[in-house]
Amino acid sequence: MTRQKIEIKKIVNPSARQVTFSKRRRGLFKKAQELSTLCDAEIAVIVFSTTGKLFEYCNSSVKHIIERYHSVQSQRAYKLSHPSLELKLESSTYAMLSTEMAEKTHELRQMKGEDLQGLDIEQLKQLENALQGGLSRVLEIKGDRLVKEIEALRNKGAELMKENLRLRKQTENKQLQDSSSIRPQTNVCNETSDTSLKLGLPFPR
Amino acid sequence: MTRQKIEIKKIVNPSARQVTFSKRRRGLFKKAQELSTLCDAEIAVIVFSTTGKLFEYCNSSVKHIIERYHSVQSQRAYKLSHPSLELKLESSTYAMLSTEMAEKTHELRQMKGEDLQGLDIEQLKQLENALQGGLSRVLEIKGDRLVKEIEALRNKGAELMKENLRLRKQTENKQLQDSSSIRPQTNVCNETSDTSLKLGLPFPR
DNA sequence: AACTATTTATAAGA
DNA sequence: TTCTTATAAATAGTT
Repeated sequence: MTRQKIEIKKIVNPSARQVTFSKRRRGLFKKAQELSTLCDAEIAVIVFSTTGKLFEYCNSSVKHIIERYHSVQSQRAYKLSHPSLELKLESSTYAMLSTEMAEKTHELRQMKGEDLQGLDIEQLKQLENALQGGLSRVLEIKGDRLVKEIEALRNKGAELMKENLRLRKQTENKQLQDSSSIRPQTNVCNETSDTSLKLGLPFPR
Repeated sequence: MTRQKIEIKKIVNPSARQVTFSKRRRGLFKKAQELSTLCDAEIAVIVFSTTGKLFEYCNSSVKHIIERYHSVQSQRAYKLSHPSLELKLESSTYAMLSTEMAEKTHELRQMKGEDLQGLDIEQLKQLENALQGGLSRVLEIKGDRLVKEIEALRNKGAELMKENLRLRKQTENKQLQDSSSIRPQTNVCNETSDTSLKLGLPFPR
């Protein structure tokens, strides 16, 4: 692409081909690096030379990208509603996932108080700390939620009280207009809390 | 690289980043294509955008190249004296495992008090119950362990006491046999608790 | 998506 | 392989 424009077809001269291969491979990897940096993309470039030699560029890990690729492809396959497609995966990936799954499952079981017999006191302490931590966070969030709930109910109650009052006045007026008998209206509403308590729906959603 | 030179670092403006991503991705794939043609190389380029979308270039088949890549890598591993198992797995299994992993990870995070904002009160209650249950089991087991620990220490102490007593008697006997001067042996051992406290190693293993 | 001023990549030569 | 350099190609900013 300089000194002279070249046609894009296989270079016959092997040494010239080798030289071009080195130069352009570097260029390609550089472009890949720039793209990944500029656009925050995850990129893998895998190159096999004519001689079978492997060259690779990756901004993260080729293995990771291949896994991600497989994951996307398997999901695509799944979406094409072909659960019986025979896409293959390397066993190491499966083994790794299985191991992680087993670990997570075990950790979960232990956090739920199962499979504890093998632990020593130090490990039990750590588990206790994790649980205490989790529990206090949960209680905190739950407290927030309850407070909000109560507030909402109070507001609703207050509104209903207001509405109630308005309606009562309306009724009184009407009765006065209609004149005839005058009965004093008592025991219509006692307290705010009373109204709130009748609202039902303690925890929406 | 024109109009104005740019620095190779993440483009902050998202739309500008998207435009550059498209342009340069094309450029990268073109370069890859040229290299593969000119030098008769086998090339795969796998790109994940920030948004997780997959783009790929390959002069043959990505699958084939990945297999070739794995084969080379496993040969490398083999050279490091690791017999390479080439067991394969159906993709659906992998997808399933991935999903399960994600779920378990999330559940664990929530048990540790993270990612709680999306939960409603009922869910928080359930989480709290799980944590309380786990915690009480942990405390129970921990209690057992501590009791056993104490028992073990007591036993050890008692044994040492016995041994101590035996040795003292032996010494007394020897001294009596050696006759000569008779000094009363006092303050050799006061109490059981004393011995226990000197045992060290509060929690073995 | 198209244009274009520049920068970057690189073919050929050393 | 590396350096040089003339030129082709890619592309940042603009429209």
